[in-house]
Amino acid sequence: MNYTIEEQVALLERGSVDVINKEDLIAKLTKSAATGQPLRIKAGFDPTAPDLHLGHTVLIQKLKQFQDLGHEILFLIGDFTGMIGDPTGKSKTRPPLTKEDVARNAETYKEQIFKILDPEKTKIVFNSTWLNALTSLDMIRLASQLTVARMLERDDFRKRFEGHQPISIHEFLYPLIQGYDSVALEADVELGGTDQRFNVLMGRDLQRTWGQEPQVVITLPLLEGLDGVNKMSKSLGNYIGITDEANDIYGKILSISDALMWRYYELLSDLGNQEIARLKTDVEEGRVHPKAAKMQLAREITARFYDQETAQQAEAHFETIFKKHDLPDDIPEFHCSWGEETIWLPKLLVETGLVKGTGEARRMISQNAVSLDGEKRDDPDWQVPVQGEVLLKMGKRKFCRVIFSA
RNA sequence: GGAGGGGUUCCCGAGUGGUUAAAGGGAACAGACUGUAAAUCUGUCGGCGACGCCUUCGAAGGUUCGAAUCCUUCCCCCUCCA
Repeated sequence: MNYTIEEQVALLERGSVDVINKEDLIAKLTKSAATGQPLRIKAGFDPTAPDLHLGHTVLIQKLKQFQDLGHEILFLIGDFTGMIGDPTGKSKTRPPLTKEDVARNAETYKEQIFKILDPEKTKIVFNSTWLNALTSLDMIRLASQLTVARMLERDDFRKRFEGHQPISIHEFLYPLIQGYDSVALEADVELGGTDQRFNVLMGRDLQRTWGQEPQVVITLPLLEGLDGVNKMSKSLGNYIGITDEANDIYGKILSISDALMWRYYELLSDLGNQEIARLKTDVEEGRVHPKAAKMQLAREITARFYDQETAQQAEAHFETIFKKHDLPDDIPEFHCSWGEETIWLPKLLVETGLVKGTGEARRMISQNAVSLDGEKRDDPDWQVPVQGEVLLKMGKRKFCRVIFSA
């Protein structure tokens, strides 16, 4: 890892929306290199149940870049702030979490983030540690650091205020407390999503007040989901969960658009800037097929959450089904003992669980989506002879081997 | 405490007595095309062995030959004023 300061900055800047500010970052990196003292990199996370998807890992990847450059990662779990409820966006009041909830969620976090970060070099901290110690007086003094007018600079507050939407007082405390976390941790750098810009900037102000050198703020964009338009989110169903099966992770990445692939490279890949630039040029100039580039990405991401070998297997699996138009290895089997000579095809589809009801089955059949032993069947009234076994295929990727028994 | 707005099929959102299983869009699924791409085009999109039957429009009752549409009560959400 022998990057020049310039190269380090370029890497850390990659994919980010803001770096506030770059001069400070250069200064801090230079100083760190000179003294051998690692920088303290802070990133805060909700203590709510973490079911992380690739979108969340954008931030974690950036932490990893810092980590690989030798800096210290402070993975902050906002167990105290979680009780206030982040007003950012339109999140509603959350039910308070118990200690047990937080502890359990923290464990889940660890399991997931340590697939990316090195546990030896990552410090997990809870903000209740220092925030519980604050008295009411401390809290009010903290609140005095900021004016309402300043608070209303924040976009979502301003819009709500101007739009005559309610804003609760406690919502004003959230940015302050998040900023205070930076003071308590003496953070050199804080990472956050773009939606956190105001909050993370607050850290700089408060650190100045406490006589500390203000942290550098790096904001990262929300990763686009598989559709390439909306942000990746579970509720939109356009996500890749980091606990998804290897075959799914691989397959989903290969299904994204070519344009989106570069975005994913930028935000998710461990490759250096130059390597990505070279790959992109190769694709643009026809030396590398875009699909090959996408496969490389899919392998990298899959291997991150599993291992190299599993990623290879996922790729082989993928190729088997889709490229060679061959059958996958793991076709589910369905043992069927039907008391008659034949079975109505839609009925069979329902029995195997390939469809929810005969209505859907009829639809699939009439849409030419169903084949038996490789032969298309478009007659919804077809009676399947009950004997031996038959390979059922519906759509492109749903298979079932039906084994009839007396 | 007072005033107002709203709850429709997965989501958004039309529909204010009958031709409404309910417009339109999105999502999803299937087919064509391909690199399982993306984009595009086409079709489907409550359930049912199905040219008919059954269940849906916050909940429960009622009016009517007939209700998502009218009446009554209840539940829930939102905004404004205080």
